[in-house]
Amino acid sequence: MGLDDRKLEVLRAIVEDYVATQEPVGSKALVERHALGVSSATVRNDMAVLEEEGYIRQPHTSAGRVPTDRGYRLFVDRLSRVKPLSPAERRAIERFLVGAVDLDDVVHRAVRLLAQLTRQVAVVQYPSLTRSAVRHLELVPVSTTRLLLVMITDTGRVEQRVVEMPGPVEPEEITELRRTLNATLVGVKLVDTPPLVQGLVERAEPQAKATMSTLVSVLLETLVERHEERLALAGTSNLARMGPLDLTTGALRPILEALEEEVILLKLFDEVKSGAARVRIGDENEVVDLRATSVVSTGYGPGATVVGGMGIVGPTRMDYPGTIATVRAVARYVGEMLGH
Amino acid sequence: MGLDDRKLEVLRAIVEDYVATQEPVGSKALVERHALGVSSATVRNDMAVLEEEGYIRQPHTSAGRVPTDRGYRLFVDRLSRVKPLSPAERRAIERFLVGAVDLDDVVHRAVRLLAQLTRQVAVVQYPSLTRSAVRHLELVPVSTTRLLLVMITDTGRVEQRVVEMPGPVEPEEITELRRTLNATLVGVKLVDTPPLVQGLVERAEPQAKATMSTLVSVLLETLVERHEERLALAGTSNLARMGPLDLTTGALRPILEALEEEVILLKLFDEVKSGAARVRIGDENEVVDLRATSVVSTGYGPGATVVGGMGIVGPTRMDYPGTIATVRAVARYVGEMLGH
DNA sequence: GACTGGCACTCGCTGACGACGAGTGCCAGC
DNA sequence: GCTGGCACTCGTCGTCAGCGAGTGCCAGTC
Repeated sequence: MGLDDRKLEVLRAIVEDYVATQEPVGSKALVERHALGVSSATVRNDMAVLEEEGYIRQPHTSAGRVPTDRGYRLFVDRLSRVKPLSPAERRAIERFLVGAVDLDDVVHRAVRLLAQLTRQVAVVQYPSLTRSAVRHLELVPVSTTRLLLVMITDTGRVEQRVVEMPGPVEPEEITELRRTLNATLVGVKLVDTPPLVQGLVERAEPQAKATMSTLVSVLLETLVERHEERLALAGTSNLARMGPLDLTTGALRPILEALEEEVILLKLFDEVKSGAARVRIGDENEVVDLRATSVVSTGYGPGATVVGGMGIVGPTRMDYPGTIATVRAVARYVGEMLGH
Repeated sequence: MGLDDRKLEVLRAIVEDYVATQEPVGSKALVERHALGVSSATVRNDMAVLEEEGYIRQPHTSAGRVPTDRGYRLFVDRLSRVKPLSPAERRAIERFLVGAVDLDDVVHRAVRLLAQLTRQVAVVQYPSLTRSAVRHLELVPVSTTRLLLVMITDTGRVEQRVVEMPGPVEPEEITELRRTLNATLVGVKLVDTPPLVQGLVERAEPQAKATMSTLVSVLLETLVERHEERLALAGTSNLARMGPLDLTTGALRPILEALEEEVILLKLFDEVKSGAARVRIGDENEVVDLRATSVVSTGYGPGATVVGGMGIVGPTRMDYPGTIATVRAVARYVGEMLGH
């Protein structure tokens, strides 16, 4: 595939114009708006090649060209430079995130900020349980046979579960349980807890074995099995801007549906193990319902560790350089905030 | 306004047909589908009157009639009988709600259930803080000068805040603070706490006054000022069904936007003080962006007390009897669950 | 007086048709 | 290898006529 520099330049011009105008772009308009130094006829020849290679296509015979998913991919990989954020944007991010009172607030602010800046649908995953450590465990009696188990992690997240005990539990017993649990688990990463927790039952006093074992099974559930993560979502209304084109086709439904399925959204962050931004364009998405969209995602966390993912979902026709820069910047700031 | 029985019957038929078909209904179709016992000409005369009174209108001259907001209001108030839920629906509700592990889960399940059954957008308010009582307060040291304050309410809700202390705090001091706080506040309704909390500072030992006062100010914030309530939302994708009519006009945007504003949604539950369902049709909504929709809302809670609201937002063209019945039923079941 | 059948009229919808124009592909020439 | 030119395609837009659902009104009937 002989794509010389000019052809690439033509592709870039097409992507940029199409993103800006949302209309198929023709050869004449291209040479007018960009200093390509050649005539429209030449551009047409280049376009024919680009189309043959699958980077652009015509919605109808004899109408302008539109980038394909493959075209966007090439654009993102080789043709776009990272667009640095304007100072105003940086300030906006800082001002918006500073003043968050707790973890919930940070996540909420981050997701709204992201939606606002990119004008797309934003998704932020709460700091993952499995990647953080236990800060404190608390047991609160609710009734004689019921305890409320509260776990606080070092990312500030709080999980609670009601535990139905096999029999009445004495206050001193609770104190003792609390002491043991905290002594064993505080400071331990959640991923590393299961073996320790198992050991608790074995080492328990005979008469406390039943109690401890009940507690432990719930604890395990909370710690590990229930890594059903939480998500925050914002900017859904931006979908309505996705272009009346797609809107009339009713293609909006499946996207909205996908956005409601937490399980689906979590998949977007499955592989974000680093702070590098990942871009999935159209067909590249594993989630079928999101094949009409592009997803820009990245991991975030204090320092170099990643405790969660965040990103945006938008039309394939999006301003990739700007969006990527924004997602990265917000992720970096949120990461800093988590490091207190 | 002389609306005799038959005219009311005609109105009901129009509402029912329009809701079912989503198309303006004409006089001929009406007499065919409903046993009105009169000719289409008579129905036309009745329609003319109904239109004059503002209950129905014609989208265009010489097209069928469509109910107005006023027409729906009359229908809801006087013409619709409550539609009892089918046993299948009852079972679905029970099965779906049973098995919820904690408060978060109950709310989540409830909102999804509601969205699914009504096929509209569902909103559930988390049990209000102000209307519940303190079950337990916990202080966890985070660093030498920072404490994590965790409050657990009797509805199972957990609130936490990091408190920046004026100086280092000793472990014994924390134990003492914890004891005092719990002794004073456990079992007290949140609304009644402020005076008690104030008293805490006054009665504190002189050397602990600074510490206590810092704690108290945060406590007050958490208890009262911050009654920014939380919400759960589901079924947004159902909006896409609101009819391609409204969809093409782009009227979807403002609705999606309104649904993203928690402040706006909370207004929907401002006045739900009882378990009775409230219906706001079109223009009756105070929220301007929701004037194109109808809102069915109700309060819920254990027994007769109301700790929160839930409801749905949908097109004015909705199945009111069915929707009202569903909302009420779900609210009742959730209320029961909260009573453990 | 209330209802009905009949009829003329309105008006949105659909499809056909032609003019227009943006955009293309191709070719001969520089 | 690039360019100007030209024929061609095809989607869009406006016009226009035909269709049909639905109405309002009126004279007639019970």
